Amino acid sequence: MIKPGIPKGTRDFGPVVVRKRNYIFQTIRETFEVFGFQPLETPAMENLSTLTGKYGEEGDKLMFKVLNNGEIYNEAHQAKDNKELVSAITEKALRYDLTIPFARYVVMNQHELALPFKRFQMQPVWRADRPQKGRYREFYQCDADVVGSNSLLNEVELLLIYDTVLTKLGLQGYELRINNRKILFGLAEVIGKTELLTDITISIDKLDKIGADGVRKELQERGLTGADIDTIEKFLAIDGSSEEKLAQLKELLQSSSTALKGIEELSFVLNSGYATFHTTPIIDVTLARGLNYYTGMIVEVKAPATVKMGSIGGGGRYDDLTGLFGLPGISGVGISFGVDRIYDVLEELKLFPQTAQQSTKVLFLNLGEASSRAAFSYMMQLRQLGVAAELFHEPAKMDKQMKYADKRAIPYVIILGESELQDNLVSVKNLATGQQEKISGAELISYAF
RNA sequence: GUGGUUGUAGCUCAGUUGGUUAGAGCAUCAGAUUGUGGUUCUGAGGGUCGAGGGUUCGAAACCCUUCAAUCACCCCA
Repeated sequence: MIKPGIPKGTRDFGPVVVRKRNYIFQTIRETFEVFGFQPLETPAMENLSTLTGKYGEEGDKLMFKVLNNGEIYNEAHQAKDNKELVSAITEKALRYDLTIPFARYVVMNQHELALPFKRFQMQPVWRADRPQKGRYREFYQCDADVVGSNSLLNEVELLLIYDTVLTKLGLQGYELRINNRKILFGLAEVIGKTELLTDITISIDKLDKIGADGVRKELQERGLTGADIDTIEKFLAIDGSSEEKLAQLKELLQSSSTALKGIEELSFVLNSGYATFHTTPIIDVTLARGLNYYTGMIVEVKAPATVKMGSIGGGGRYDDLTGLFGLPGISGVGISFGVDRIYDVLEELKLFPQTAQQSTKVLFLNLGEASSRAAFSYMMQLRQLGVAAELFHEPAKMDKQMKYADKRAIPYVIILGESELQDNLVSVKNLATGQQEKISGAELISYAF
């Protein structure tokens, strides 16, 4: 006998959990749809060449590769090192995110697509990471992206999507943090070390985790001089209202035209006058985000501080994503929801509504042949009206059947016993209130369950 | 990839410097209750103490190995 189990970092979702997850998916999908985005699905596997090199060195390591079928033994033995081995025996990999497959799709279908193309996609992605709290090896992303438009109005709309969805889900106290890669690039430019852009951003991104001293130490290790670090610390010290932050940025980075462009973009997104938010986006100059392809606005959604979950979503603008696949000059901007983390947050804050947890509304008790025949007929009528109903599978003691309804959280039980059958009535019991009433068959059909 | 913590009933966990037959709560099943659940009472079933090896008269406990879970770092949703 083999011991049943599932791979590390993957999960089964039972009925109750699936319902709650669907509630999140539905909320996100509805919002994407009303904002004018169109659905897209891509395969679980992509060609390895499509994915490698797009997520940095770390990303390549965390990619799940799919072993080729057939005779690979000889090929494997010709490989001289690990890298050759991988390319000899694998040519496919599981999807690592939804953005790169989307870019691939856009390039492949560029002639059929009406630009700007707005698509949403809700599918699982896989990462060979070591699992921990809020981190899984298989998890869902819900992405909305616009390609083929440089308008900053897209940024505004995408922020509004975050605002709309999270408000609908009843979440409060989250933060919508935005920044602009051009500003970070400008900082590196002012220091005169654009080649260290990634090192700088990775370090300052950790400010709230390791503190100012920690950042200073790490910057030193990454090859920044004392003068460089002074400039960076001035940058990190930027504080105040959005207007004040923008003014300070302008002052500090005035010698970089790229930075000024980024500041202007950030300013537009915040002050366009097009939108009002439930939760106002805030400028976070330390926000860097991992994926290297971002070039403009970047955004990250931080879960309410009380739940210690970190990021529940993120996104940004990437000017030349499709260029990697031979279609240069097309700009994209997108956002992503991390459904699995949002689930954990809603669960912890007890924000799932009752309606997200209900399945069958009505259970007909099975009290013998005559009872079950009458019940079955009523049940089918209710089902035709869209009321989820079921009949207990076999005659059993009432006690047992009531317990079943209780455990399944079925709100109504219908009793068709001898006396009901005799009077041509049915007894409807509301399990939440304990109240019970006898009504006619016609009344049952129009009953407000 | 690096480091820490934890593995005892379906679940959450007790278990004395190593000492007789390994316990509790919850859950399950049966009964109290032959037309009424969620409360209560009574009873029952359920364990290779993660696995393998070692120390010992004796191991759930101590040592080694291994597997798994979990948390943190790196990185990320």
